[in-house]
Amino acid sequence: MKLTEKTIVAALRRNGYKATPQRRAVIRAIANSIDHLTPADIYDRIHLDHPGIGLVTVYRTLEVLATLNLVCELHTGTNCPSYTLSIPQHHHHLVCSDCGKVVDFTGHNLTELEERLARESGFRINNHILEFTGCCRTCQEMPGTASAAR
Amino acid sequence: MKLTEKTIVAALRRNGYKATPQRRAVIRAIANSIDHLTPADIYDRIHLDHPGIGLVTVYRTLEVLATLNLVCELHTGTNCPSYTLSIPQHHHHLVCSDCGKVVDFTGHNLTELEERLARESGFRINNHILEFTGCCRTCQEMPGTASAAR
DNA sequence: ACTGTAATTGATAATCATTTTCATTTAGTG
DNA sequence: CACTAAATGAAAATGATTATCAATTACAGT
Repeated sequence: MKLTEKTIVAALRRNGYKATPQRRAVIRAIANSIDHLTPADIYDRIHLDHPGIGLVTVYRTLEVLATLNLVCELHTGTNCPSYTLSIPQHHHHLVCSDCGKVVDFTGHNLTELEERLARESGFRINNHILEFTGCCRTCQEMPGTASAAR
Repeated sequence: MKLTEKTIVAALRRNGYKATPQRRAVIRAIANSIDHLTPADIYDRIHLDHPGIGLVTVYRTLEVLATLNLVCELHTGTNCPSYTLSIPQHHHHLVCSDCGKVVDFTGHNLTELEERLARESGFRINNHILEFTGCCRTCQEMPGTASAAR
């Protein structure tokens, strides 16, 4: 399924959340960006068109979207997470710890593992994180950086 | 390989880091705990025996240990990461988002995927995170919580 | 064992991210 | 159109992490 603003708004309503203009703006900001955005990134982009929307609202909206698994959260080495919509399909991440570049990848299915774990542990599993960290080609060729020194 | 204080100290030296009493204390605190510890947790435990060691030093030590892949970092839903030694072998995590309980699991090998990704992306990959989040059996049976309400 | 030096530390303050509080506003039901 | 619970904005509080810098210390080399 493709997650458009419309789909997401429907998902909010279905779960008893209101579709406010503020939430729509946050959703649109994420949907229109190729990159993963931090809360502050989203705030900055929204703020141009909607000076009234505060950073707090961005945080609150992201919390709701994350609860409904509508956004995918990226835990880079940096000190705050960033977000994209869970589109066009479930994907995982490869992050350069030098420059922060993020490459999405698909094709690794964790369903079977998830089922095994649920069976063995008794957990009801509802999400997962799979991220590889390393050094991208560009940074490898750049001398003098922390990771090139290894 | 089993990571004892001795092994870790050797790894530090081998990489040009000094084995200070402060660092040893941090290592021992992590090694002696079954649980994953946050920087503040570690600080608290150390502080009893070594009142002189500051939280800042804990952060700095963890940074070094993480760089050398001697500790494994856990990104729970909470607002700060926690750490264990990378022993007895590489493992992954299953986290209850209600009570924070962490279950380690092994037996899922990502080497093949890692190699494929390295080949396709040009990254030199040096680490990864694999975490499942959900609701543990105890919390599922507890009525009135956020996740039981679903 | 002694010395020199670069690495490390501790204290403090600064910064950055996130959460709380609460009075006001508003989406969406009926 | 009115009502009500949910959502918002502003400001302050909290919590985590990082920067700065002078003082200390591990350890390599004598």
